[in-house]
Amino acid sequence: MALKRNIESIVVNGASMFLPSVSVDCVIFGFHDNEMKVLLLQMKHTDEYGLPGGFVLKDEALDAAATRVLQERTGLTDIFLQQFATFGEPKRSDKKFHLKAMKKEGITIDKNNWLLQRFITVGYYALVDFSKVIPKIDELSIGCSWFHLQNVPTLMMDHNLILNKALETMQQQINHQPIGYNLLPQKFTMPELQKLYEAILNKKLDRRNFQRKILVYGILKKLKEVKQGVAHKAPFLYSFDIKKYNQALKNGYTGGW
Amino acid sequence: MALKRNIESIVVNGASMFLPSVSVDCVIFGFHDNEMKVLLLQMKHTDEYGLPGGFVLKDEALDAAATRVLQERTGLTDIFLQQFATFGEPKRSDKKFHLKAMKKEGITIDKNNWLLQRFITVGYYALVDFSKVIPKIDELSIGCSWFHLQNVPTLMMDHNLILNKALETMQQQINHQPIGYNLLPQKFTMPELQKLYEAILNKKLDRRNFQRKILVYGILKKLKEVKQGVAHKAPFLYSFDIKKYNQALKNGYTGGW
DNA sequence: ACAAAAGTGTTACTTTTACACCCATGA
DNA sequence: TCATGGGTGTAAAAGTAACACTTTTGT
Repeated sequence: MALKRNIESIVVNGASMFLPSVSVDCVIFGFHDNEMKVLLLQMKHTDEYGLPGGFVLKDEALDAAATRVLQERTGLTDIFLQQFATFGEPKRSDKKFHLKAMKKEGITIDKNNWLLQRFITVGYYALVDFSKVIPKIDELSIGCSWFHLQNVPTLMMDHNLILNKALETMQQQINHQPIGYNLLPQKFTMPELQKLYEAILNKKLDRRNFQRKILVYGILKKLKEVKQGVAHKAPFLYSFDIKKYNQALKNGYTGGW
Repeated sequence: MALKRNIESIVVNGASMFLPSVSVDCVIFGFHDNEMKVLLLQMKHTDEYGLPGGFVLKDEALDAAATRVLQERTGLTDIFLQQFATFGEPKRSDKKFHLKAMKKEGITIDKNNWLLQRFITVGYYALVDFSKVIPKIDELSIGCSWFHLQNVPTLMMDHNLILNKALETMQQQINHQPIGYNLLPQKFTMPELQKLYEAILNKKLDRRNFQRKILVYGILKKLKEVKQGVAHKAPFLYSFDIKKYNQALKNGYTGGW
């Protein structure tokens, strides 16, 4: 039972490997079928759903830990990752979950084991290219798959809260920063980009006004090609002007005082 | 030496009192003399300056820990506090500081003492009524006083980074949320409020446009009094319509998509 | 009487919203 | 040929920016 040994090793050696009390959780967003999706794990033993998360190595930056979690669950490196909040209610920790899980694994765990201590968690959200993701379960889960945002089940612990906060943050940031480079294929159409915005904001936008506004930002390059093999009139393809895109990412769009 | 014993007790008992690896730091803003000020500590032994901070009790929420730190340094309860970011570079921890300080205190500290471990810190910013604050030093500092924002010295560890991030966050939020209730006396004049905005944003605003815009938010009540004992024409006094103010705090002003 | 700060309104400009017709394509 | 979705412009409305004169008060 390699898996069991793996878990056992974490339970036993975790205290010496990881920064105590701290975890990271990742809200991984993807875009597919004109819908925003989020990547969730289904837990072994309890069957609850939850966000992909992990612990922080003793000498690892928080951002690096989140990047690692992301890499492990999606196979992707080099994605857009943003810290958005830290959750630290004492009651948010769920000792019962680990106790139950370990019992079912047949692993004895001491009451004072590091895993059963209180944890605070640093929330990150990630924007990834749905089509490039190969979801992978971790040791404690039996499923890792995409859920439509409107269709997210009840999650373990405070993960619904974390997910909602991530979504709110992204909805805010969309007003100050470009978005989409990490969510869309390299070439995309204006209607696709609009659908992305609509999915994130969960509301309809006017086609003409959307196009005008987004073009003014100056982050798009209109290509000379049109999308092939579509029904109806073929829409033009665009790509991001990555230089200006990154500039806008850094400086924001402004507005306000 | 009551003080030494106090510190010693923290060094010795901290591991059982506090959540390991986690601290909070508070960027405490006040407004005085038409300037934004920030409350800084000067450290004993090293003379470095730093942000007021503290550790999180084993069963204490992060927010509660920040509130406690604030209360201890300013005497104030019930202030505006906002979490803005969490800092977790491994190299941000400064073992030397504690080692040096404890040595000078004449306290022996073990290399594995909890204080010398790596810490991540959760940043909060607070907006307080300058005139109501009675700065109090803590066990490890010899000074606690206000600094003009344009005049902040080099701070210990990554505290300059934390301070700048707090300021940036506040400058962003001022566009979406009302501000001032916690920074101004109950009754204030329009020019005073404008000076506050100018101090936060670090730029001049047009008097007439400022007044119009802020009035449209509907969070101000114009009083029938004018400010007494001032040179020149007496300005009207205003106060916040606290109900609408809090509503705006919750819902934000919108703008954007 | 004058210097210094506060009160107040209008106009031009920019941004946002609402809205409709023609075009290309696959079925 | 028609149903569907994509391309495009304009006019009204709202919001923002620029700007100057009058009032009050203390000295």
